[in-house]
Amino acid sequence: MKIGELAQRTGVSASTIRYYEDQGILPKPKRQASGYRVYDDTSMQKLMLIRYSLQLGFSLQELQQLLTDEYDQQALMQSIDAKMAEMERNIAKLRAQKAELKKLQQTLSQAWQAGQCPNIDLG
Amino acid sequence: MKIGELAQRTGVSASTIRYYEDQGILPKPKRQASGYRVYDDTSMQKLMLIRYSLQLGFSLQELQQLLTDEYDQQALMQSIDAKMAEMERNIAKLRAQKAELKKLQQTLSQAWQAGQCPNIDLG
DNA sequence: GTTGACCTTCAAGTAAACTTTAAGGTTATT
DNA sequence: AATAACCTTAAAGTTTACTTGAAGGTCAAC
Repeated sequence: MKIGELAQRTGVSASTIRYYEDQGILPKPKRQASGYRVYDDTSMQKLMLIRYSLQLGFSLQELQQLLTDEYDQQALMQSIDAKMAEMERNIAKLRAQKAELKKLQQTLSQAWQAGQCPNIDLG
Repeated sequence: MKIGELAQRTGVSASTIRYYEDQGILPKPKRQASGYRVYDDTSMQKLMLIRYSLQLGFSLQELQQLLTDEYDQQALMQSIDAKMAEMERNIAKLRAQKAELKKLQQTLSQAWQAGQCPNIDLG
């Protein structure tokens, strides 16, 4: 199939597919005599694995490393562990921010009820 | 005080302070005859409020809107609610991703123990 | 009176993951 | 043979929050 069909079947735009190829994340496909890229089902599976991994929270750079370094079971498990730990940190940060916001909201609310206009004016 | 001192006292670099000014987030300060920016304690408080808000998860763009629109209690409360809801969505997403990763890890682990080499090869 | 530290503006660079544009070649259909 | 739909490359634009660089002005000290 040509790039347009692969794009349509995967929901990944043709320019994004070319971009992945440029970045060395999707292997270079064969070409027709005309120069058109030709993909098969394996290409499609690889592309879908890339998208799945992105969805799981890996960056293209991380994928590139996982793909270029020869990695073994252990290395892969460690990468996944590291990613999960990173997510946990992000979750903790978001929770803390949200708690701070809640506090701020309550502080403001009380101040307003007390008729004060707390100093949050930047103008 | 001049920009360097403000920078040092707040831990915000001089170029970042100028950037906030360019973006219309920090008001334009007075100038010396020489053209040097002159700040006072109020400027410093405003700068620190900006950094606090960024830390709470607001973007510069959001701050700009909160600063330029005349906002009232209700509008501010709604902005905070919206931000908290956004954070909640992000937390949920991270949790889901993490759970997916855990599942993947277990699947891989089992496959390996069964002597299979699951197809996660992109090369 | 010059050295060094500090200030000015404007423009461009950075990271991430793409998208858009420009200019042009190919293929299928009419 | 012309038109549309599709493909090619290379380069530049997008977003966010800055940082860096270039070229030059100012100020305090020696």
